[in-house]
Amino acid sequence: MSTVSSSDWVLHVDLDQFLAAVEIGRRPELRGKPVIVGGNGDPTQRTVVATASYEARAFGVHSGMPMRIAAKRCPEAVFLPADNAAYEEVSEHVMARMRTFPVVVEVIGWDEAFVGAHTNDPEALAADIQRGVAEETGLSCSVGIGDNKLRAKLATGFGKPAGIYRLTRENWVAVMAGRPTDALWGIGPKTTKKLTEMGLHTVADLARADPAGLAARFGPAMGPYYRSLALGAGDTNVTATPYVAKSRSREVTFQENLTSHEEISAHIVALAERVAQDVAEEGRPAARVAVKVRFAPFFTQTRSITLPEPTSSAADISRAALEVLTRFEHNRPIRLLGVRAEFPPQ
DNA sequence: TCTGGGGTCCTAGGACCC
DNA sequence: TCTGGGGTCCTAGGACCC
Repeated sequence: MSTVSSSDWVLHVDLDQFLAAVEIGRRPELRGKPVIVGGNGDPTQRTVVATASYEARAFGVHSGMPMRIAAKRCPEAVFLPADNAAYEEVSEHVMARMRTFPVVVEVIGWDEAFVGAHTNDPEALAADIQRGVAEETGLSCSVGIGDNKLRAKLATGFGKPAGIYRLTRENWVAVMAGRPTDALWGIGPKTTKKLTEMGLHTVADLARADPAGLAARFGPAMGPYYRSLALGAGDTNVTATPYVAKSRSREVTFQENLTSHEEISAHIVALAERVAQDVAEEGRPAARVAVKVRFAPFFTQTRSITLPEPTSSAADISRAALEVLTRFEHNRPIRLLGVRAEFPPQ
């Protein structure tokens, strides 16, 4: 089997309420209850919801919501700390099971993959994958079937939970034309607002828009790209080629803001050393070091430097991070610090 | 209501070089 | 004096996604 497939079909497989489902899988007494996973499990912490079970979603709780708000909306929920090692292990089992089918699997997250397949019956394949994943892990997943990645990805949303949905050029207009532009994968709240200001509200509006006008507003690449999304255009290549990181980073939000220079420097060094460890494990030296500072109340800046030469040395990366740190104006309490190392292009 | 952590890609201005 | 054009690198920020 080839590792790249320009396939008849692109499937998008997405595990339902993944983190919550893993927790329920090992604590069956949680089944049917509102479960909220995120942070260290303390709902008063400065953090956000990673995954809410469908029962918790019924209270208006969703991923990315500040944990304190989630706790207000659903105080009776079971709050659990994120156990990344456990999710990674389950994810690997899911992906391995999918690779037992005659398909190409492109992993795009813990709980998501594109599957490229040559088949006359994509619905049957989708159902086989759902069955295989359930047998392997006890988890349910939804499967989108498309003629490219964009349509497959969007189709999954219409199949959730535990369903199968097909979205292709045949039904694209019927299904998508009247929906708001933020239904598209790659158009978020900011772009939606700008499009609305241009009088473009729906996918159909965007599909009919003038590419030159969009380029003037959003740039030469993004403007025309948004229109192509509205037309349903997307990549058809599914690849099993292993992911190669372009950068590695570590960051931390403090439960109480930092003001002391000694503490700030010490955290930067600790973060830089963790990043250096990640860089060393990649086996490639870093070419650039960036520092991120989020000041109170919520104002973020980044500064970065190109290293004299690529390095994996913790001492070099720490020194560079401390040097970059001096380029911030330190006049406000700090709620987050981060250090990122970038690998050279190619 | 008060906002994680880990990533990717695009934009745009200025520096610098030929 | 008043002002080329193109290309690449560096840097900061914006937006989005999982």
